Amino acid sequence: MSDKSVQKKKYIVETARKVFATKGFKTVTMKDVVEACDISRGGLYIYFDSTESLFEEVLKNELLKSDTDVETGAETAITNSDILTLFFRQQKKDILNNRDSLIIAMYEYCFMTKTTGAKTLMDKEVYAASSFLEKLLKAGNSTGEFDVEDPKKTARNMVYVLEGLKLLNRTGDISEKMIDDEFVFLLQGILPAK
Amino acid sequence: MSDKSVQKKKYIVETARKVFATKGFKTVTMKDVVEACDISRGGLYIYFDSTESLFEEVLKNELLKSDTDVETGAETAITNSDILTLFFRQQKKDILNNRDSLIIAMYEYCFMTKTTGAKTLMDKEVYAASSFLEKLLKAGNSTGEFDVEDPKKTARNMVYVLEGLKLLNRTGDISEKMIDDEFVFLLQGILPAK
Amino acid sequence: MSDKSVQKKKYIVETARKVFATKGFKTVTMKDVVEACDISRGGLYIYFDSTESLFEEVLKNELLKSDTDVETGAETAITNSDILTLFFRQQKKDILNNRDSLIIAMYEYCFMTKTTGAKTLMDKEVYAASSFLEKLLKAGNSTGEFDVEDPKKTARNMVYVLEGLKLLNRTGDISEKMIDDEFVFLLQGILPAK
Amino acid sequence: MSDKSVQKKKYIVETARKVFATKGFKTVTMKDVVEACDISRGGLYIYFDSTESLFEEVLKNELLKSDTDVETGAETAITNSDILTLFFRQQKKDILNNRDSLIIAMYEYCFMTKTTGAKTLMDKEVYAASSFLEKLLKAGNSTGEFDVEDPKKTARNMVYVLEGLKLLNRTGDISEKMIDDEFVFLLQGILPAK
DNA sequence: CATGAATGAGAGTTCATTCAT
DNA sequence: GATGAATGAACTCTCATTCAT
Repeated sequence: MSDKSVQKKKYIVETARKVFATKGFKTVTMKDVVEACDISRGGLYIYFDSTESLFEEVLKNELLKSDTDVETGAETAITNSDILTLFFRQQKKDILNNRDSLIIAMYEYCFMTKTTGAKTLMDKEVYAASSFLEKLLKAGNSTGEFDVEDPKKTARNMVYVLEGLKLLNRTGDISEKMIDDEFVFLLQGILPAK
Repeated sequence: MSDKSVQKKKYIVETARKVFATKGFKTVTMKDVVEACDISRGGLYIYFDSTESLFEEVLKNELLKSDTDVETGAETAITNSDILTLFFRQQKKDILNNRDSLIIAMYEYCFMTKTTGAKTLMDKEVYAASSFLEKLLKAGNSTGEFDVEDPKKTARNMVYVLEGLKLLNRTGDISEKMIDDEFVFLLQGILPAK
Repeated sequence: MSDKSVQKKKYIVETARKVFATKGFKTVTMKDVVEACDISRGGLYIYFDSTESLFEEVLKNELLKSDTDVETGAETAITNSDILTLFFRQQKKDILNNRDSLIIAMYEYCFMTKTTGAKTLMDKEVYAASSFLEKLLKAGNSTGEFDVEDPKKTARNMVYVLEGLKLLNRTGDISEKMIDDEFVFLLQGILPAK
Repeated sequence: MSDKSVQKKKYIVETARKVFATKGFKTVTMKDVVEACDISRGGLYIYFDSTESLFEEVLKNELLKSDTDVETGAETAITNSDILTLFFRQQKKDILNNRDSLIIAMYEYCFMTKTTGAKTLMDKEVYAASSFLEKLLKAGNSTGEFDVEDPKKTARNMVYVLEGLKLLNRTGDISEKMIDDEFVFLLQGILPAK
């Protein structure tokens, strides 16, 4: 693929991302993408032959970005407690961010592709977050910052809570305060008793 | 509306329920419903003029049923701890039940109707569950079964966890064991320290 | 199917016949038929979901007609020789008739559907013509009109010739005289030597 | 045209031949050819600007080959009877050969191009075969091998039969035995009465 | 009320053809 | 010459919705 093609593909993926963020997955048509990109009908098919394949590419891109985000964040923080706070703050942004988020599209995509490798995708994310938190909790345990009996299960619990909040913000009303309250609640559960 | 009409409407709603349970919300067409009900195209439009209005009716029906379920269950249990266990058991069924559940359809429906009153629906459910748990925890506190500092927040936390599990089972792999583990985790958090 | 539907289906089949006679089979699109019938895109799909199924219906109709033609002709002729002449005359019309004939469409259709039951169709026609001629030759033998050693093989031979002429008129130039000459040739082959 | 170009054109024609032999004429697209040849879309257009012009080139090539075939065969045979048998044997191969043959493509091409000079092509072939047979029959007459009253008409008749058989094998079921039988029938018609 | 034929808008998809590189 | 991305026309097919019966 020529350099120009690579650029164009990238342009399509980025433009499509906006479309998916706005409309979710299921109702996005190739026509929507064509119009958003202002290219010809046939032109899009050169690069992607369905919204599925296009969305998969969008997700790939997305994961790369988020990986980077995590790393960057982690480098500048100091204590485990700080890292956790940072993580929660990031999650809060994710939870509240409706306009720019692929979450709904991703949910819809996952609902559709029950059998295929799509599940793996969410699983991976969950696993990554869970592992990250587990390590953090363990590290915090050893520094005395936290007092967590079963870091693995606590991490899991946190992931469930985060996922629940994320969903509920798309299906109902979750205020910023509610998220803050919940994070405080989670923190209290892991801080050492005085 | 004549008696016959009422019957027919009921029949349509019940049949449509199966369709929504199978296909979710977004991809269900009026045609799907017409075929599942084996009625005429025009006939369906007499009762419902869109999948939205039809699904709303399906949901109304559903809520009535689930209310009844809870009451029934509650009557036969004894201690607050029993009730909670019962509640968790019921939730587990909901979480794992893929075939017969409207959850995906409901999520999809909620995703679509960001602005409208649809959100209220999920909010109501969440509020109901949250209140129920709160009362339960308080009651348990007073009997000494539980030792919960802030029943409201703990109830909220549980609701988030449940919602997270429900979602993750649709988008990824949640095993029965993982649910059990999590319930044990939640219980340990509210039992009085020895 | 209502009476009106039957009428409409019939109308479509008859109109489509003209289209196939003009354009052959392969290049006929559903759009062509829709335009020829002056009905809506979706309207055609109520009755036929592909040019294949439509053409099959056209052919069914056609066979009914041609059967009738043969009978009618046969009833008014007297000697076997007359019948044969009549048959040849009819065949000549078929061979030369380009505008109104489904032959090309049928060939194209058969070429495409090598495996399916389409072949049977041509086979049937060939078999029918062959049997008809065989009987005629035998009958002529017994009246002394003809002197044919092997009626079956002679009949077969005639069928091949007819098919060859039919084809060659579509792919090259076969003049009326060439057909007449050939028919004379065939007749000379079966008349008793003086 | 450079030497390289000539080679490439030849390569395209030969590759396209296979495509036409497989798919007939009408459904072959420029894209099919491009893919079969593994060249660029634009590259093909340098040499041919339509499937028509490409197919015409394929046919030209084909005729050269078949001419050669006939000559070669003729040189090694001895009696006129032998030559005829050889000719029939060759024709039988043509009739039965489905995979590697351009016959269907040629028919389709001729059907389409009713007006243009394409018909001449089939006419030429027919004329060639007819002349060839006529000469053969005359030669056989003079050696006493055959006893044919009107060689021209008999030759014509044979050509029609051959064409009929060729077609019927593509549209219906013609067994090898049926061809053999017919050839025996034709031979009996021209052998001198004992 | 109920039916189901009919319409027409719109999505998906494929290719012939062009053209900048 | 050669490439292959790009365009846009054309075709297939599906449904929401209407309406005469």
